[in-house]
Amino acid sequence: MHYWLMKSEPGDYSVDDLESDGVTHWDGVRNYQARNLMRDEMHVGDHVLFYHSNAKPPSVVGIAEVAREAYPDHTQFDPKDPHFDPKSDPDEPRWIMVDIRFVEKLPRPVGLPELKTYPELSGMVLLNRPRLSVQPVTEAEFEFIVARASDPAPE
DNA sequence: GCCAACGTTGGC
DNA sequence: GCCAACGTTGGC
Repeated sequence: MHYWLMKSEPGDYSVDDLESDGVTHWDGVRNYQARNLMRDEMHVGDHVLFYHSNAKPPSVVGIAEVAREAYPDHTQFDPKDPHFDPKSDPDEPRWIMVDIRFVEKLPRPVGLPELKTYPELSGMVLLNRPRLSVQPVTEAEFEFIVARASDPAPE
């Protein structure tokens, strides 16, 4: 069992969108490191923290789970799609995606400024490695954040 | 809207 | 294979 954090801009695709869709394919990842993590490490049933980037404040807002393991991301072959990749060979697709299933919204969003205040999270990839849209979290980090979401919001 | 971090591209 | 130019992410 692995744990993950996946970023999405809420204007693009929010946790509410995921809730109404139930399951969605996580297309558009065009970063090799993120791709390799999804392709090699992500398994059905893995738990995912759903994170709103470019929000005020950026926040962990929900929980999802991996519903399907890596398969080709069809948007790479669509010239009209913003994620079109003319160099990707259909016989050997360069980019893959996974399916994510909605589990729950957190009782309250846990914002980035708050996350930074917890020594327990000082090693989080989120706080140390900018610009990685799919990233691993430890089980302890996952459980800690979910527990904080049941606490009252700090001042 | 700005810009720092950093990944990718392509000329050489 | 180096590295400058360029593009993107994402916090602020």
